[in-house]
Amino acid sequence: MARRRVGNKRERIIAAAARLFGDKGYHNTTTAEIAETASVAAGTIYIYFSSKEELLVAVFEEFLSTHMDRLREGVSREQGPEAKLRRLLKLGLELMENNPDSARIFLSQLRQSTSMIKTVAKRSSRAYRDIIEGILEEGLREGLCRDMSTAVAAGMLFGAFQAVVLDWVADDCSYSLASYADELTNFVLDGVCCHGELPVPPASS
Amino acid sequence: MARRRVGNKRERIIAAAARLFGDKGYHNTTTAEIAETASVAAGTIYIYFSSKEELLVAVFEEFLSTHMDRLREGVSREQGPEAKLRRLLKLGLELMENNPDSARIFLSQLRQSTSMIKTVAKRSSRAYRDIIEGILEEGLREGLCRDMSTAVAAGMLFGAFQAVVLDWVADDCSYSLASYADELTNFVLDGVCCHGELPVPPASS
Amino acid sequence: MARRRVGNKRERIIAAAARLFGDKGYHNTTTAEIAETASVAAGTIYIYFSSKEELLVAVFEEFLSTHMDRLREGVSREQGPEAKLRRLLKLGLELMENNPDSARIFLSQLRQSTSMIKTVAKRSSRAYRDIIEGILEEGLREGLCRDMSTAVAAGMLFGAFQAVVLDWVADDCSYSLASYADELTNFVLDGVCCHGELPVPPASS
Amino acid sequence: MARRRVGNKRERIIAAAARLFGDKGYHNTTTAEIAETASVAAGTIYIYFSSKEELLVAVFEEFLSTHMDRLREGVSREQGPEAKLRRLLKLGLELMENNPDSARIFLSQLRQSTSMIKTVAKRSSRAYRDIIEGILEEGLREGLCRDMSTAVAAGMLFGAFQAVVLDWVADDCSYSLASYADELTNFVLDGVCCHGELPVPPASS
DNA sequence: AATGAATGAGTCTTCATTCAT
DNA sequence: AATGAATGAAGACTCATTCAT
Repeated sequence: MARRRVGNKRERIIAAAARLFGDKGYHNTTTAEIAETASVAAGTIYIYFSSKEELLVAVFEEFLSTHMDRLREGVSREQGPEAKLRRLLKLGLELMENNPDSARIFLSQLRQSTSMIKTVAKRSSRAYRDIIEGILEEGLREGLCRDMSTAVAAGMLFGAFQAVVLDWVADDCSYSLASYADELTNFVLDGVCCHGELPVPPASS
Repeated sequence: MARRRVGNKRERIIAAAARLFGDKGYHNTTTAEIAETASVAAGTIYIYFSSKEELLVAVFEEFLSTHMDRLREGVSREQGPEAKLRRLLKLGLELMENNPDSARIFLSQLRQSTSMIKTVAKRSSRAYRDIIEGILEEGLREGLCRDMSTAVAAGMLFGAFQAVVLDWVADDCSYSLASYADELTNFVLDGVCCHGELPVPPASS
Repeated sequence: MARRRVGNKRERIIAAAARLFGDKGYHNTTTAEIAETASVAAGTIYIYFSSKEELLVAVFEEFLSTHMDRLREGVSREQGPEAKLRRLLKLGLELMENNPDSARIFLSQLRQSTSMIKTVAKRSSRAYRDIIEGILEEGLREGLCRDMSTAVAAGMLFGAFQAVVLDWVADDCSYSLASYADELTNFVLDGVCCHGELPVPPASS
Repeated sequence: MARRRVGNKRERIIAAAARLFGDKGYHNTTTAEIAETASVAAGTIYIYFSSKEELLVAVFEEFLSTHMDRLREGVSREQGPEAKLRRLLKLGLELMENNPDSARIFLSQLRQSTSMIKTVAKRSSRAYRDIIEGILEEGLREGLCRDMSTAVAAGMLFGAFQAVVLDWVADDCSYSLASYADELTNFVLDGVCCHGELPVPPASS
């Protein structure tokens, strides 16, 4: 009863493109397929997006904005840098697990061209890393982190995060990604914390 | 004096493809361009490679095998897990810095399609990670590493490594990548070492 | 104060189409552009015209009818074939100069397809030539013209007229077209008059 | 036995395009049709021409160069400006009659866009008019022509020529164009000659 | 082995036209 | 009458791949 109603066409197109780009890759997806999957005419895509590439960007921005909002909100509810980092990684993995197509786009499609790496991919990675950096700086101020460049550390931490997700994608998303949250957290906590003072991670779920 | 003669055509094609794939991306490079850059006829490519995609794979295998040989050799010359890890990361960054095109292919072009992620990208990442894992296991045996899944840790460590390289690529390779070796090493050493026993990293160059 | 209100939509569409067709050519003008220029909705065009091509015809008919009325009126005010011809050419060039877009349509857009040449272009050229022919026949009756086919002569005279206008268009309408009136008149008068009796053209402005 | 042999593909494409452009107009002809008519693959067109528009230009240049060579040669064989002009017009009409498609392209397709009018159409018209102007200047030197701007006169003369051809095209090329040669010649001779000295045109065929 | 002209399937994109509101 | 979102057929152009020489 809902379907095919109102001006949800833009959303339908984005959803269809997300599914197909994630599944088959940007270049192996035709605009005709996207239109069909979205149940719109081929030309309709071009009412909402000026080109196929702009659609890819839109697909990702869509994912990123809701994704980031949730991450920030989740993090802000925690007290202290460690709990925040723990929450961030857990939440990040959960969001990826619930949006495998977006995850795939995030990890590969956005790197099609050098120009895209320099713009969209860079921006999205920056969003993620800004959150991380904020936490690390807090840890630094509180004496919980060892002395380091928070920017570089955030980058590497984010790299570890991506590696976990890419492995999962390369394995057909066949296992539960969230179960790696603890392992990931421990790894990165150890990589950034002051030793000795390192708080024993509570055996959280 | 040698160039352009003899049957080095296969190598010339691979070199041309490496440069172009790295520069403009796999999909934005035509076989005609590759042929021209390699100074061979368009059809000649198909004498040595059955398809454009197979050429991409070959380009990468070429890079990977020489790359890995050097890494293994460099690592084997070091004594003890920490020194080995330190050497591995330093050498890895150096190799990337000297082959920016291959680095780009490594980080993005190999992820064009899910199938490629599952085969080539996975295999190449495995090669890297096997080396890392070997080192971590040695550290575990010697009691230098904390208890952990060496496989997962190797993956995350490799992720951090990739993040550093991707940042560099996204910044037009405009700075010296190797200068990040120490920062990276410290990060990953802390992430895998037993605390307290953590050897102070010598202020190596 | 009137603009944009009432049912002058048809006129607005014709005016917009005239400007755009003349400027960019029929095929390079989209109905969407016409609608926007005319400040009407895309669909509104099809309330007044059944197709884009019919709109082109309408644009031209509009121009032609007012154009021809003025020509006929101007000519009728003159006495004698020579004065009439002189007036016709002068007035014709003036009208073209004041409607460069229509001039362009007249000279090129109407010749898009053979069918259009056979219908609209032919009809418009006939209108012009009928006036000329009438004058020539008058000259013939009065013994001022040499013996000839007035139809053919009218056609050629009209051709010379078009050539002058086309040159002007090809030169970006960068000079005053009307200044060529005398030269044109002399040429065609000489081409149709009896020699010897040829009245010396007064050095009219 | 000849067909489909050697590298006559470029010529076949030009011939096919000439026929189709002349027949249905540039915009109503698809590259697929051209390819089929020329018995080549769709992509082959783009080996020889970088775009459909460049093909149109090539079609016309082809026509123009052979056309002009013949005109010049024919004219140069005649003695005296009047005989030359007579020959030029007669030959010009004959060439048009034998290449009705090129004639159509000449008169209409080349005027599709303002830019084309300014480049190709202008150039082709210049070629024709240069020949005419040369003759008129000779007549001027010999005192056979009345005082006038040879450039403008040549333009108008050429306009009269075009008008005759356009009429013929608008009438489906249903009559013999060459039969109008005398009428045209008389018209233009009268338009440019000194009166009194005007040589009586021999009742040539 | 090598060439490079030729192929033709495949794709993005445009745009005249329609129609539910 | 008017709107403008939606349609979908159509078309120029690309390019991986083949094959006769």
